[in-house]
Amino acid sequence: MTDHGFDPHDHDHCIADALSAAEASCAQRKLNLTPVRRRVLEILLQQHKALGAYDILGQLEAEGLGSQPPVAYRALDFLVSNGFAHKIEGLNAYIACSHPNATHAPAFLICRKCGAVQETQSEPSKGTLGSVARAAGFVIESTVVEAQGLCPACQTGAVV
Amino acid sequence: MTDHGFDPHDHDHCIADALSAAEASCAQRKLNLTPVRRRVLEILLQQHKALGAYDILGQLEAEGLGSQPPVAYRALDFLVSNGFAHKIEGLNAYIACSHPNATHAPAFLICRKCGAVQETQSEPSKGTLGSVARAAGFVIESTVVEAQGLCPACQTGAVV
DNA sequence: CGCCTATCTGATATGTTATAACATTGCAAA
DNA sequence: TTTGCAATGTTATAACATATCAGATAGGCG
Repeated sequence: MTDHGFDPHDHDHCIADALSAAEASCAQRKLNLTPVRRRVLEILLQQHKALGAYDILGQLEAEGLGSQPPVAYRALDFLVSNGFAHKIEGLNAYIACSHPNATHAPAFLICRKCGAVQETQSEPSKGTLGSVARAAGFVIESTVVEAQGLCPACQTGAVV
Repeated sequence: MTDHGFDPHDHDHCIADALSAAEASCAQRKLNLTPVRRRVLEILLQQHKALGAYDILGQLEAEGLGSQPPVAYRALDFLVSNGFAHKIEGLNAYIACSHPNATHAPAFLICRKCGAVQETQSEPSKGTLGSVARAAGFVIESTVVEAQGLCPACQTGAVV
């Protein structure tokens, strides 16, 4: 699996891969991928887009898996804490991780028109930010790197 | 004025400078720095920290400048749109701009302990993100770059 | 087996952040 | 003077997130 948020691809395969990878990872790390957690990951994997917690909750509710906000937030918390999903701060929304297992300093390209998101890796310690931090004596613990713009498909004519 | 979010400095001077710079800039660009807008900028300038919209609203209310959310959000919107302030997405909070006039691709170092924020400039087109975007055919319009961690003053012993 | 403990889930309520929608004011140009 | 426009006022609600406490379930261990 490579970066392909904006490209057509075999998405079912993509989902199945990610799910089994998550299962394996949980087994190995003695994490409990409960039905709700697993289902939330699956919902997130359905698309290369970010979903709001209440979108997810809506789906869970329709399936009888819980109807109150904490149900969704707990599952998201588990997935984010353990690297299976990320929060997109600029959207207050969540997305499945495209690089499980990778050491995590994710960065995102977010299309403002169609909402597609492509995940990539950033290198916090390199680049301007790292230098400034070092110069200031600031210790970076985590980073938020998100770019908004237009994906290839949405650039044709579309200024809106 | 240079980067100095984490250093002691003549803060009154810092505020006065920024305010008059904003006034000049508004005059030149035919922007209307109304009392509410000016006051919100002033409130933000009081500290090198990010403030929530409702913190600001509380102050406005105490001063008789408005009491409903849109009052604060409109003023913040004006300030952010015109480059006098920034939103810190990771905190859902707002901060005065430290580099008015500069072409804006701001980046932030945010201390998770004391809340101090230092603004610097990022270079979106350079670095990993830029390359990935170019390779994917993605057009970047704006970026969110924020690092969370510990400022020099908060590193002593403090793991919490 | 039976109990303890940790973890997860259920449920209610509430807190926090942000915007929609519509009405009004005040000033300035036509 | 009327028309237009930018800014405000006002009400209500949407959207996002967490605190808290009670109940269920599963493994470890006597």
